[in-house]
Amino acid sequence: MLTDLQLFPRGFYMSGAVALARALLGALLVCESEDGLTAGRITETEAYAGYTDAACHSYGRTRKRDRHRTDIMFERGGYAYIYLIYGIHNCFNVVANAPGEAEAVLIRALEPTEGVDIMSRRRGTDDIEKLCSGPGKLCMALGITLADYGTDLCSAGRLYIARDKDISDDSVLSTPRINVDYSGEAASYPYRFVIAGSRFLSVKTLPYKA
DNA sequence: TCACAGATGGAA
DNA sequence: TCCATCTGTGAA
Repeated sequence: MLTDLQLFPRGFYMSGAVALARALLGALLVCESEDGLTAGRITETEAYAGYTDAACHSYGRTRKRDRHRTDIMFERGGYAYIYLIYGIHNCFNVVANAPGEAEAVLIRALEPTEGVDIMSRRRGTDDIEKLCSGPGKLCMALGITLADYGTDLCSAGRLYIARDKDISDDSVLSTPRINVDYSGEAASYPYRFVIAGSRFLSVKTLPYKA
């Protein structure tokens, strides 16, 4: 584990997904794999606000169903919800709120801080701005896979989140979420949060970079 | 049982 | 613009 790292207590993750998505900006996502330690500062998040949010994977579900991919979302906040998208890429989420709310925060981009050489090897590029500039990319860079599903991020194991940098409100920009056009009215909710002006945002964010 | 769209990324 | 390639979902 990195020295002087402070993990967030359970209570931090027990707020609603929208508040948590904002609060996670600037925090450090760390993965300690066999190849070495990789970490990055969270620059872009999206809130998925539970079973009433038409864009959320738990939409319309009122309870957990065994062996379903969203099962972990029905636990209390602070666990890792990871899913495979398009049959190819992994996406990393943090479960939010109280048990049964089924909310989560998708981590969409990181500013690489540790293990850049390892990330470059895994990603096949030396361009530091592109190592973690998307939800699938950051999972590949950090070595996060479905095997990490359900990890408790409140304890320092292989995968965890640590307090790092506080981001002031005037450095935070919110926009609609990416690629949720199918969700009707929910597609326009301002549930995406980015560190304004960061060079380390997802490609879809480029128009907001300035 | 089956068709199909999806919280993406990389190549053409 | 297209494709890789897997899973949940809803229709048949």
